[in-house]
Amino acid sequence: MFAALHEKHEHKKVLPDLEGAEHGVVMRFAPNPSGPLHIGHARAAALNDAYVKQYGGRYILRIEDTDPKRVDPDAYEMVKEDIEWLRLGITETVTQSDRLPLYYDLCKQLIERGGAYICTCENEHFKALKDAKKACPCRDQPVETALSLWEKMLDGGFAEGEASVRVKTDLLHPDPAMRDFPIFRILDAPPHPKVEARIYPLMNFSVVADDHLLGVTHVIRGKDHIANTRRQRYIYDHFGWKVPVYRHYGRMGIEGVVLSTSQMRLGINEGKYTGWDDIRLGTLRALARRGISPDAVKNAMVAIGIGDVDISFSWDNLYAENKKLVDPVANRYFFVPEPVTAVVEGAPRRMAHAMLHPGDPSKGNRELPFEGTVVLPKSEIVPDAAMVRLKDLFNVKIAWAGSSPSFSYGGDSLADARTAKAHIIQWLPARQTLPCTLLTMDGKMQGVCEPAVAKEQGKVVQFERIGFVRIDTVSESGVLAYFTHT
RNA sequence: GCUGCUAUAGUGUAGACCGGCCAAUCAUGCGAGCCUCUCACGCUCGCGACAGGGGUUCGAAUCCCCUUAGCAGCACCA
Repeated sequence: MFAALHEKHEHKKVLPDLEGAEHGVVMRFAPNPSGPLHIGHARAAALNDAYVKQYGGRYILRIEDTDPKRVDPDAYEMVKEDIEWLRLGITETVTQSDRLPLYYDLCKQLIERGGAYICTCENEHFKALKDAKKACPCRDQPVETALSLWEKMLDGGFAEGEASVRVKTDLLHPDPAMRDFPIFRILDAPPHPKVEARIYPLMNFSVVADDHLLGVTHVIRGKDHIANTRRQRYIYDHFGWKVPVYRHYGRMGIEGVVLSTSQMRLGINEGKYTGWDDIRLGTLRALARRGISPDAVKNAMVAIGIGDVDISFSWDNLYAENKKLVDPVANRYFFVPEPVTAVVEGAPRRMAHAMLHPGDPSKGNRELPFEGTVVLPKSEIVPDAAMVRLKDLFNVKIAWAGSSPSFSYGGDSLADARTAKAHIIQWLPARQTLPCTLLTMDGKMQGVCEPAVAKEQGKVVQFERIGFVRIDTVSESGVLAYFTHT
């Protein structure tokens, strides 16, 4: 048994080593507060988290809210909740909108070093020059001029779009994206929900500033940032700062759920979705509602790893991870879909003892009294079924008079049921049922479940022969449950 | 178009840097069976891949080239 445990440990997926991480790491998860976190975010969050746990160090949550157009005031709280749900090992949190003065100061320093200039060219004009590998007139401005223009910018001397700060890079760089990219812009509207400002750093600048200021040593992010990494290197070089180690993982295609924040928001506003946790959405709160455990999400993401190849996310693999966690602890209950009432003739009244968990007898039993009338799943009452076995109770013979079945006691012998190839089915005493609606990804199932299910609100249980479900709400009208997986 | 990255079974992943121990790992999936008063769990067996083509080499999944395919970026978004 010890060997078995050891074996299992050996097979535990380990992430590839990170260069220069031997003495600990400082990593960060840097979401944009535009909505709740979804599975895509979970990959970055989990990968960084796993590395910080592996090597030890600090894990910074950095809220990147430097674009007021992409800030949803409610998202700050949602992101925080989602991260708590994921149980990330966050050691500190910073919000970029709190740090504007820091960026302004660093920008001034960059200008003083001759690494940046204030560009007042019209956008189209600059683009044309850039594409032709030519410098714009502003590029040659003396440092003093640049500094005073920067002051003017900060003092409101320019209207939106009239000026921006650009980094001096290499105008001959074969990739036009590298050539003198902008690092600050002016924005009058919309107002930022957290701070009064109109000069905003662009991501490439604030990221470098913060990564340096916070001592970030390793960055794991999607490969959509590869070009940004190259751009950011110019800023590091201007300052003479040490560059972190980067890893870029590939694109992850996720099917079956909606991930686009704007699409989700639109759908919610139109009433198409019930909210951010609508199970058709790919948000973490939707997964939570469906009964997916945060550890399953993290494990699945670590198993996917940091490969730079594009992959397609597998729900099967996530469900498998979740099942490993949930199966050992989920209580078992009967749920009878499309219940059919059956009076069983000639059967003795008795109490059925069904285990709450077959793998853990210490959890005890559910007591289900048989009083003559039961409900059975409609799908099991078919003409070619001459006998069924009510699980933990007894056998029932089915006789057909035309299209109407009648039920009679078929003995207690399990062996008889086996010989007759009778299905062992779930059932409920007719007088002890709780209406239950089971919501699945593609519809709903109506049925009845054991009244004791009401005590499991918020938990994942297994409806025998159906699958794992999360008991969402319990009200006077019954139970609402979400299907997790088989 | 330009710049760059990548290509292992249905899916994910190991092996690739330092060619031979790889007739290719593990997980998941699927199939068969065992176990079982759940169609779950567990166990056993099986299925299934080095994108294609050249080259280097005694020897290539691993190195080089080409082709094909996919992806990312080329924003005053992150």
